[in-house]
Amino acid sequence: MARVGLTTERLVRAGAELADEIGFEQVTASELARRFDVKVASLYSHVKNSQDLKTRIALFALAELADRAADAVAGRAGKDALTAFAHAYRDYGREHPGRAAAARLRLDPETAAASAGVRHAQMTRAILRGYDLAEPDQTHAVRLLGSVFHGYVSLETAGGFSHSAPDSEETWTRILDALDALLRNWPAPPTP
Amino acid sequence: MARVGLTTERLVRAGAELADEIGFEQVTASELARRFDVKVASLYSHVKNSQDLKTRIALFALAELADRAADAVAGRAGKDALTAFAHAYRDYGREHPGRAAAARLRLDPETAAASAGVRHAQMTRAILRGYDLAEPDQTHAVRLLGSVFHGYVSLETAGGFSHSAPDSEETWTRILDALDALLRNWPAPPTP
DNA sequence: CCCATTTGCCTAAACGCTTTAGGCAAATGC
DNA sequence: GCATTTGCCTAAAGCGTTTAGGCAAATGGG
Repeated sequence: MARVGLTTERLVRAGAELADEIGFEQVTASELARRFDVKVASLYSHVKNSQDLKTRIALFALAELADRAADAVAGRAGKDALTAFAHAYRDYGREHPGRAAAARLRLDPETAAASAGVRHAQMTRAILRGYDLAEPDQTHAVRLLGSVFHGYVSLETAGGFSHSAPDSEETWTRILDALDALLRNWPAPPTP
Repeated sequence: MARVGLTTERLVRAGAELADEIGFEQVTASELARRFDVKVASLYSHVKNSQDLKTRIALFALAELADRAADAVAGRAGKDALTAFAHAYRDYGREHPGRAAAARLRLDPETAAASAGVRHAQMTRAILRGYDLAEPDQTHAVRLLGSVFHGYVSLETAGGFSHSAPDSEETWTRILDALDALLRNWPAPPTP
C-alpha cells in the first residue's frame, strides 16, 4: 500500500485550505481523508481526534495572521501602524474566511495562553504606544480594538455589509479614522 | 402511546434553554428528543431538519434580544439610550450565552432580511439620532456599534477578558464612554 | 355516542462522521 | 539482510440525521 506521507503539519495545512473552501464548520476528518485519498482511521495517528484537528487549524490560523499583522506594522507607528494592522485583519478575513473563522474558535485557557493569541494582544499594545494611554485605559483600548476587529470581520464575512451603500471598504477606513481620533482623544473617566 | 404535545414553538424554546446549558454548537435533535423523552424521528414533524431547528433558535434569540433592547432604550435618548442598549446586549450574552451564540448564527440573506436583525439595525439608527451624524457617517457608525457589541460579547463569552485586570465590567462602561465621545465628535473624512 | 379522519409519535432502516483495536506491509537502521 | 518501527489498512461499534411507513390517540360530524 502506497504511503501518502501524512503528517500533522500537512493535515493542518490542508484543513486550513479546506476551511477556506467549504467553511471551517464543515471541515471534517472524513472530508480531509477524502482529500488525501486515505481512510479516515489513518488520520488518527496524526491528530488525537476531530477537536484536536480543529484546534490545530485554529492555532495555525492565529499564528499565520499574527505573522501577517507583524509584517504589516513593521516600521510603522501611530495611525499608520493602526491602519496597517487593521487592514491585515480584514484582508485575512476576506482572503481566508475559513481560516479567520478558525482563528475565532474558542480555545481553552491553557491552549489560548500558549497560542499566537498573545502575540496579537502584544502587537495591539505596541500600536497603542503611539497614543498616549496610561493603564488601565490602555487595556480598555486593547479590548475595544480586539472587539472591533473581531466583530467587523465576522459581520462582514456573514454578509452583513454587502448589498448596501456605502461599501464595506469605505466604512472600514472611516472606522479607522474614527478609532484613531478616539485614541488620540481618549476621554477621562467621568467624575461622578 | 402518550402524546407529549410537541410543537415547533416548544422545541425552539427548549432548544434555546438547552443552548444556554450546553452551548449552541452542542444543541442537537437527538439531545432535544431526549429532553422531551421522545424518539428523534418525532421531531421531524415539527422542524424540517437540524439546520432548520438551529435557524429557528437563532431567530428566537434575535427576537428576544431585540425585545429586551427595545425595552431598555424606551424613553431614553443620547448617551443614556446608547448605554442602555449596549448593556442589554452584554447582559443577554452573560445571562444567555447559548442564545447569544445562536443570535450570531450566519443566516442566509432572505432569512436575515425577515428576522429581528432588521429591528436591531433600526434601533441602532434610532439611538444615533441622538447624535449629529449625517449619511453616510450614520451607516458607518451603525456598523461600528454592531461590530463592537458583537465582538465584545463574543470575546467576553470566550473568556478573553477574565482573569485579568481591569475587570470586564469596567472596560465595558469605559468603552461606552469612549463611543459616546466618539459619536459626539465624529471626525470628518480626511481631505487628501 | 360512534365512526372516519387527522394528527402525533412510533419502529425500522439507511447513511455519514467519529473513534478504537488490531493487522500487514513499507520504511528505517543496525 | 533482517529486526524494528512506522504508516496506512480493515473491521466494527457508537452516535446523530433523515426518511418511510404504521398504529393509536385526538377530533369532530352525523
